[in-house]
Amino acid sequence: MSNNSEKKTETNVQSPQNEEAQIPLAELLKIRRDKIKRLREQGVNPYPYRYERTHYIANALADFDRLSESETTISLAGRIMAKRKMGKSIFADLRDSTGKVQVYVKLNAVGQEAFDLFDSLDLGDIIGCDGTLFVTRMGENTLAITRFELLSKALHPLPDKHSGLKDLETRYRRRYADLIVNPEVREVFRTRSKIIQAIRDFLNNHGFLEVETPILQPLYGGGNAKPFSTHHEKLDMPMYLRIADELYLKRLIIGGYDKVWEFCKDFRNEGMDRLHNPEFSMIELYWAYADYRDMGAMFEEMLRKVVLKVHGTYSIPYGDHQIDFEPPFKWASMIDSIKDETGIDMLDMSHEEAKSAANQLGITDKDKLFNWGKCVEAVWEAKVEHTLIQPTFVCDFPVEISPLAKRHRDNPRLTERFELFVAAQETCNAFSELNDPVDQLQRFMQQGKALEAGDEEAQPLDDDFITALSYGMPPTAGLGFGVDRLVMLLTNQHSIRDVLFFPQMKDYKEGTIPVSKMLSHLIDQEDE
RNA sequence: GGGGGUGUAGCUCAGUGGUAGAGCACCUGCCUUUUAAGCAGGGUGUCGAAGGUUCGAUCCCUUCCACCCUCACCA
Repeated sequence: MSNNSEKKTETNVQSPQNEEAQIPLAELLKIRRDKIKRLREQGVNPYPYRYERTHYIANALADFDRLSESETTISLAGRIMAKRKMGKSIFADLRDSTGKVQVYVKLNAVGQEAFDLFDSLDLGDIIGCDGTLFVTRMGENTLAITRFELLSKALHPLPDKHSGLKDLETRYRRRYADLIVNPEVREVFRTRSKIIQAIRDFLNNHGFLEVETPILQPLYGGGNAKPFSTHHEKLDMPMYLRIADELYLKRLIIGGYDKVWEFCKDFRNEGMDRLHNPEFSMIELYWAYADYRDMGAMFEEMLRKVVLKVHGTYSIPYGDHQIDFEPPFKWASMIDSIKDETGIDMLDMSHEEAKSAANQLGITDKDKLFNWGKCVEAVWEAKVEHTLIQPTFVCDFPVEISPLAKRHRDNPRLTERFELFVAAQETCNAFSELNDPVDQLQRFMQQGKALEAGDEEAQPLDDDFITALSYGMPPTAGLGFGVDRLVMLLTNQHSIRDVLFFPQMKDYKEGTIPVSKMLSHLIDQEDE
């Protein structure tokens, strides 16, 4: 066994030159590497330091008539995305962060040396160019170059200029390449930024203080999830990456701030799929002296403003649906909406009655039916959830499934809690927060038992948090929502990976030779 | 974790039990307002990895890896 593998290694080691010489990418890299060497010999620095540009492309085009009539010399900088040579003149497409423009180089306008340099440029190279704007015979607004400069030589070829980069794995692993060639991807992330900015503006304008709390924590909590564990060397203690912000933000409410919020990067050591990345973003906010109804009204207003700011309309597409964010959103209690869908009123049922009601609807999984609240949830999920396409506040969840929410003031079986559903997906989770330290301690103890029993997602007892609560926390409404999921909804993206620049990927890829290895081999050859 | 699918050139994709194909990109020519520029020539490949079947495997079989979809749990 070990003999075999050693033999294989030997043969691999013996023929690396031959093997790599046969790799076409290495060949392409070598061609460009040779170009760089030639440039340096001519005294051209392929990686200079700065370029003084006068216009972004979009601005230059917006002011085209004036700039072209006055023959103003302007300076643009960007990446070459296409090149068309026509004998002694060359056209190229130059792109910067704002747009694209055609540039034009003519032999007798720039001289032989500069013309040859431009001729040798590759797609992907970054240049700066000075010139004047004019319209070609074919009617295209174009920059006639009077002078240009190579600003950065690209070694790696760009993906296909027409079909772009489609392979999902490559797009996620090499997001920069995806962004270079796929404009719609650039747009999704611009929208993401806009959404977050709109939320930040809204909260700051409503008197919420943006705060920061620890990501690296001695104890995790505020949700049910398995954490990432690490270790602090000097303190010699275990540490965790946070799974939620809740407990720290509540400490700030106790400390006397009335309205706080945080943009939180959270980490959960769980499975990954279309809706889950191990690292994700949440926004949590806490509002003292308010209850969950106040919070619902504010969240509705926030969403309304964000949608309008980002899309300019309340009606946006998502998958097969057209979602209308025109307020007011519908409120439907869990119990009532079950009644509406099935005719069954579960409010005053015993556990046994609820279970048989669920059974009659075809729900038999015992784990989902082990108390009244779970039965209500199971029936609701089976019969109601998928119908909630338009924005709907689902409220008043059973107490058994809402361990962090205050009991409902009108019915102790329920809690003051809501989730907003859009396109049958949960968009936020909010409650009138539990502020009775004894009640909180008891719920921690229950979680502790679950933890001991092997539930890796149960919350450990946080003594310090109980201490904090015992100083007295005002009545408070709290709300949290997944930023990535909201961005998915507002940009019509199917997967969380399409709204994260760098989604988590397994880092092993068999059979691929890294560019760095090809390059070091190239350098070795040059040294010989 | 269960089920289904994909993996061939830098990119997008065809294809076959018997020496591997196209378009774009790239290289060499020609062309001074082109524009998915055009014309002529050039293929640069561990057909995801490792085994197996076979005279012969990129193709068939097994295992593995990565990615996608889907179901169950979580935001």
